[in-house]
Amino acid sequence: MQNIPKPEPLTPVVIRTTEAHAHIGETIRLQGWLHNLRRLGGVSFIVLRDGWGTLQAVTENEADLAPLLEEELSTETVITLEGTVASVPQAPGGIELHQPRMTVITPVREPLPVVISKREVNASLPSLLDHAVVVNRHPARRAVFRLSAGAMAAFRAVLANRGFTEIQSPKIVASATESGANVFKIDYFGRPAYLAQSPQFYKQVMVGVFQGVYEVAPVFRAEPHDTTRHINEYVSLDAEFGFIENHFTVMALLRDVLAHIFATFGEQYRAELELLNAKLPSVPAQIPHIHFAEAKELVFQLHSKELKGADERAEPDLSPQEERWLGEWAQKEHNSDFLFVTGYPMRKRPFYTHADPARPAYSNSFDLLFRGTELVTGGQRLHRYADYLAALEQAKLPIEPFESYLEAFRYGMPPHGGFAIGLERLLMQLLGAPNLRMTTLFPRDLNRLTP
RNA sequence: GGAGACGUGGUGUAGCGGUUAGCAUGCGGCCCUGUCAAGGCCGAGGUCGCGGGUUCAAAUCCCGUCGUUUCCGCCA
Repeated sequence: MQNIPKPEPLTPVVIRTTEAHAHIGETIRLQGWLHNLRRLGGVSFIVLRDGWGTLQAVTENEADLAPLLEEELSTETVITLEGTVASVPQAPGGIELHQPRMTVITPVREPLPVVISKREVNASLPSLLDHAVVVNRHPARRAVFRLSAGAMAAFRAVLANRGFTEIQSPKIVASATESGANVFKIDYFGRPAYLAQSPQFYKQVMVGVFQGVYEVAPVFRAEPHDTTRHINEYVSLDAEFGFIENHFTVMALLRDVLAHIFATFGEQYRAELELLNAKLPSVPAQIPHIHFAEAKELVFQLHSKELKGADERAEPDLSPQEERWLGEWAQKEHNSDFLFVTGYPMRKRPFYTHADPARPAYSNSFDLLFRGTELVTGGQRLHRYADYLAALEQAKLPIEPFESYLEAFRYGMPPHGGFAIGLERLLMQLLGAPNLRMTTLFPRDLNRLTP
């Protein structure tokens, strides 16, 4: 048998910047982007950023920078760095790379449109969004979207753990009529179709299959609204489940879901929260709740002088200002970042909403305010076939477009309900962002279709 | 859909009738052995969104237009 030559020592193993601390004294390889280069004359600092963090390499030998200097390469050049991990007190994070050997993978020769090597991104919202494909590389920007990923993962985990099943319902749908929200019309092989404004009908139907379901997916709203907290495509964290007593059963589940999401942030996303200077809310074991009618009265008592019209109390909805006031009140009165507003008037809710048996003008539904902004809508739905027929008639809606939806109720559905959390709103309120677009990866709004 | 505000080098801004259009950051050069939003000196980079008007003179005042943004409405 032939002698197999002993293999050359393997090149240093590629590790992440965030794992380098476990390799002190070893020679490692990093792959990433040139985040920053600081030349102080006799000593130079190379900051490499990879998908997880940054790590500093240091050299007193100008020749180590040759791959960059010879071609006048700029930041964001993609590089490999090999070197020895050293524990050095004055280095950021206490570790740095010594005797760095650099190779260039993809050279960059142009200055960036928006500087991302500083601690803060100094850009207006439009340029931030125009150049999102590179600005999202900034550690603070990507921390937002790492938290976003964390929220989705935690949402899935807590519901899966309770026996819920994940579904993906179609986003191309035939019927346009669910609530008042406008829908985007599309051409489906010559037939009209629409982008789904919510998974509402499908998640209800799937309660008949799995009892408890959840979905993480985009929803589309063709509303021409122009505010800091609305966009036309957003991620909805939906849940729906059967055999509930009423909307309070749903609210209890929602409370646990949110508690788990924020607990996960606290356990696994400390670095991101710190970078973004975010303060986690504590989720009370019992989130305070107030009935819509009482909330209206309360706002009137507290702020009647500031109300614009005399008929504010009669409005069947809460204005953004009223929601902010209620948020302040919840903070002051209950020391809570959250407040449930229950029992919205039936006429403001979609046809599948279950009425309050004791007060039929009001619904078994709720909104959850988080720091004064609506974060979640939910409630109990109708579950009897006859009730649906009556509700559609009341709403002056035709039966035909809803036939397959109604089929589920014809053949037995339990009392059920659910909720939908706006993912970007969750992040916006958690981080105190002034605009929802700051917590949306690539926002779609009235005048933004790219990137 | 309604109301308001803002468009000045790549980016963020000051200037608001006569300025060589200022500052910061980025970029280029030089100096600097522990930076970490590095620092110091020098330099390049702007027909002040566009069109019209007022004026001896417009980045600055007026009108229009395009773009952006904030609040409200609708919606979540």
